[in-house]
Amino acid sequence: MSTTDTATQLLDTAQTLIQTRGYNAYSYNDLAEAVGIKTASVHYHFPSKADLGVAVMARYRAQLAASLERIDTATTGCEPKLRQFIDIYRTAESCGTMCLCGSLAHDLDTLPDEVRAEVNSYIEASTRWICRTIEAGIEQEGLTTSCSPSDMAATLVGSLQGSLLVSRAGGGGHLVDAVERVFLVTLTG
Amino acid sequence: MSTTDTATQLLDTAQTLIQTRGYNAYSYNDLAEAVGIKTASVHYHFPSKADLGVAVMARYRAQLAASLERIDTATTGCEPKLRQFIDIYRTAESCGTMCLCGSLAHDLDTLPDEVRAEVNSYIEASTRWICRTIEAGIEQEGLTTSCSPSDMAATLVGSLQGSLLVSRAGGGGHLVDAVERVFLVTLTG
DNA sequence: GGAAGCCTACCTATAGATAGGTAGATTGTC
DNA sequence: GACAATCTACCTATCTATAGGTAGGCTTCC
Repeated sequence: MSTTDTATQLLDTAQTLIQTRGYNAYSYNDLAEAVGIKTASVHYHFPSKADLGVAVMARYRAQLAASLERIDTATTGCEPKLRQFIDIYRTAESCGTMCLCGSLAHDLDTLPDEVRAEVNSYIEASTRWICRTIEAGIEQEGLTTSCSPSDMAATLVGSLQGSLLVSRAGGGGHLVDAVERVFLVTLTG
Repeated sequence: MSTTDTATQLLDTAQTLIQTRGYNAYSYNDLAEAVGIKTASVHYHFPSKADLGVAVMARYRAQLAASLERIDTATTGCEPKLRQFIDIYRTAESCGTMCLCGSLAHDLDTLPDEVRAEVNSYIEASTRWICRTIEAGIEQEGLTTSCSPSDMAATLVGSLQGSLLVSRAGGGGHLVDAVERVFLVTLTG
């Protein structure tokens, strides 16, 4: 009894399929079957696969921006903020999926240009926010780090993406927790 | 002037293509063109794509086993050993590729069973070795860790895989270095 | 009646895979 | 040493399934 409109259902399904199978292993046919329409009708909503890819990533990126803004307004302090950030990844881990962006990053060389640009923007937005947060921690809380804030940021994003990747392949169940512990130890105040 | 036999050339090409494009985005046609034969001849050497996948992974896994044994015989001490291990990933980073296993882990749900089994074995072999190495460090060198050795192991593998993923997508250039620094800080003796 | 949403019917390109065949080197046997 | 049998490494031609995509027609609802 799906009250959500078809376009949204398609976005949701596409996102799930990309996260679980990757961009090159899902088809308009998969989408059509999942939503209960024909492939031609999928093309009505999203003329090309690239259009759909951009739409999914744009929505995902907007969600990230909203989450980061929420953290910034509701939480103070570097470590608490980073904990909130890391928490975003726990959802994916518990579903056994990749982060949408991590999955697309893997397929980067095969993506349409517009989709690739979205992926780059997402990663940049993530790392820039972390970087700013750590820099603020250094200035305002006297934190010290084992390498530059921008390297720390990229490392955190990478570690989280990687832990999602590895926990799917039998690496264990609570790797995001472990990443959190390992990473925050290196931020000492 | 390729003196290497065709089967090896196919393995090499397949590995590169999987690392750069992913399992579902390379075809027998790509291989055939790269090596200079027809797709039917690729099937002669590797009857199915699954056979080829298994062969590539098996070779890769054997290389890992050899590397780990070399480290164990040539190096003593937990930290030096882990540094050597991490060094394996620098090669991939400098080529801008994923680790073969990391790339296949992403495509896990879409892989033939035999290939998936190889991927799982590789990850298990990696994490088990790291785990053993850290446990030895705790017993023999009195190291302390911020979480269990097995979690530390999975986290290190995840972080390295993730750093390869993210550095390809504009995250920066020396993330493996950063992972090394961040990770080894948490091993204190 | 006109737009939104979906349909049938089709197209082209490519995927992985198979059948059947060939040139040339290797081997076994008298 | 000659000759048949076999093997290796390719080939051409073809198959079936699926990919993404298009044109145009049928409802439904304001």
